[in-house]
Amino acid sequence: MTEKSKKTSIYDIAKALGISASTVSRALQNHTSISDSRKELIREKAKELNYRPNLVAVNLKTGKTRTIGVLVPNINRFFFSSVIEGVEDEAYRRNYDVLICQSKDNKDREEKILSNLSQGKVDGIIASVAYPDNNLSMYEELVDMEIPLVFFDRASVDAIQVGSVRVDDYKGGYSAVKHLLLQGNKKIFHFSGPLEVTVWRNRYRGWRDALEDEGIEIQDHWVQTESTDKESGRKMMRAILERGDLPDAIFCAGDYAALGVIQELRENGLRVPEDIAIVGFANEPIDEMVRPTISSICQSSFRMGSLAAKMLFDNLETKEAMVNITIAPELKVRESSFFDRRVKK
Amino acid sequence: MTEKSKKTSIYDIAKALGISASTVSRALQNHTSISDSRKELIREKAKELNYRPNLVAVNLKTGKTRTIGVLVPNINRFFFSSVIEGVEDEAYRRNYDVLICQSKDNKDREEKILSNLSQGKVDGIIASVAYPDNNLSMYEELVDMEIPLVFFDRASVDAIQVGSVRVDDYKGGYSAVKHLLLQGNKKIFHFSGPLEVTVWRNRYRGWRDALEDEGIEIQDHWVQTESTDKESGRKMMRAILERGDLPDAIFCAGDYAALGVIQELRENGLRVPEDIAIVGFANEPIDEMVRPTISSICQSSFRMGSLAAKMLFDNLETKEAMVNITIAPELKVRESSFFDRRVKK
DNA sequence: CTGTTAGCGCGTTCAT
DNA sequence: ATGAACGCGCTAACAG
Repeated sequence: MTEKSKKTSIYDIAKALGISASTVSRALQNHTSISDSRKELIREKAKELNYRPNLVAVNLKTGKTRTIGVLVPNINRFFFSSVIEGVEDEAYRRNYDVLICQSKDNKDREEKILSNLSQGKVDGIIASVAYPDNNLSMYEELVDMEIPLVFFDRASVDAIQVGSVRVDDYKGGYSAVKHLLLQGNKKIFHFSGPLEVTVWRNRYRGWRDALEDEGIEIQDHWVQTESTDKESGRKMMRAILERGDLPDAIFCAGDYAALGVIQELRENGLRVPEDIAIVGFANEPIDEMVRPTISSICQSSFRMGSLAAKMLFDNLETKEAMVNITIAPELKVRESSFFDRRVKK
Repeated sequence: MTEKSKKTSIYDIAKALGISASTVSRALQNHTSISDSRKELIREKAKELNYRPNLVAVNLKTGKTRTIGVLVPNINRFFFSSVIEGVEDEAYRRNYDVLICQSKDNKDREEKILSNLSQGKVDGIIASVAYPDNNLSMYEELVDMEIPLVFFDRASVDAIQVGSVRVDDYKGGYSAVKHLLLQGNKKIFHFSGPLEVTVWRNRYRGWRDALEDEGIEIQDHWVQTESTDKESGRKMMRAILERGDLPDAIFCAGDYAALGVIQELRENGLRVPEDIAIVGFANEPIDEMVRPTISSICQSSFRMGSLAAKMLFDNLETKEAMVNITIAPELKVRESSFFDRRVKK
């Protein structure tokens, strides 16, 4: 019996039943035009022969893959994996598959990936642009090819006509600083990444405007834009410590950087938030563990993912228009984390 | 010019050049049998018409998709996203795409996903089995269908002939406890998840044997197997606190659970590790932030991912045999984290 | 209700 | 070196 048979196709089961392949195809798709008795017969035979539809053939025929591509800088970072979780959840619900790619914030790699993604394996793409995000020409090509595209988090969308889901970074920065001001802080520094990058620039503007609205004069060294990883956080803090001009508080545009800052401060005998308050743009887990004073949190990254996915799927299926969604950042305030409690003992 | 043209195919560029499609196909594949002049001509025309190969058609023709499926319980957990990062890196290097799926530790969902994955969209699968992992029949079907399969982390592999990459959980448990014993702890509890699950069972055995080798008599309530999420950690610790019989140390089989345990202890005025030492199977970030006394760490989860991917790709491309790799867990010892330092002030 | 036919876009003999 | 023809597995007219 084991005739070295490759794979059973609808043709095989048609032959076995002495009927045509199209009848089999229709039966398996539950067409109304097939009698129930035959449907049953065909399904049984299909099971017997252990038939598995070949989705690649279906894709080729229909021109749809029911697959979307997701491009992120790095899967491993909590923010992105949360977004992907949201995307995958929505995709699973609607019977789509998710192809995943990492740009590693490398423009060459990003380009190769986008080129690959434009070769028909996906129906649409959800992407967070690699840094620096000021040149979107590769994405414009996708738009020209009429591949539906949704940005999330990164990339200014003003220049390109696609969907997007983003946090209101300006507002986040502004309200974080406002909060610090209300607590009596005046000298509020800003740690961030390169200001060419849209998100950093917007958070920077929020910070700046909040201070200026208060009539506080900003000095150059108040702004450090090394990067937003933890090591950079330490570095930026170290630079300030060496300079000797300490702030009342710091608005830290990246969550991992905030960790580095805290660590550096503590190793130098400074307490957070007693000596220097920190506010960061934080994601949940870090937030929960070492939450500084408060965090203006990127409204559930999971939700960003499902929003982006919904938009893309709706566009794919009902040609619903792409839109630009801005999520207001939620300001979470915690007077102390369980770690802070230990200090007070 | 914008003739509402769908997509340019090799046929279009053949027609434009007055040659046959097969020549175009060969030229684009850089066949030696095509003169360089023609190749150049064809490539130019291809670029001019903005030709993009249709990978779906290639897949159908060749029977290979150059795509692998990765099934994990949840993308969002650091351990898994790290593994996926490793997989994706290796895949990118070798020009494969990665399809990603989450079982959410739900057997129904897992089954649907595996069924979907067996319909020709992927050449092979890397999976971490959903809990409980004691029934692998769905995976056996994949093996029957000759879809290459590699397990990582979860699932006992004794029963099924596939590749695997796993941490030596028994050894990890044993050496963690050994370490605690050397520090003078005797009464060492064990917090974990259901012992039907392979990894928990193995860590449990390591813990048990280490204690028995020392002649220490284990009591039932020393073992709590609620689950390994943070909330369960708190719950298990609370149960012990209510009972009033406190341990010298706890070997906590899950990293998130360890966090909950620490939190619960601290809220009850107990210090870690001064009053009760904790050892956990931890991943890096948690590790770094609240590392208890020591952690027996799952040797780079990133590396697990690339190992699994390499094995799969080698099998796919050169029919290299699948093997079972066991990684020895690395015992990282840290006397104190930067948070502990604050206590000592 | 069902069978026949024709592609989807490409790679690949088999001729030339 | 190149072209004609076939088929991967399936769906979708078009006929009956």
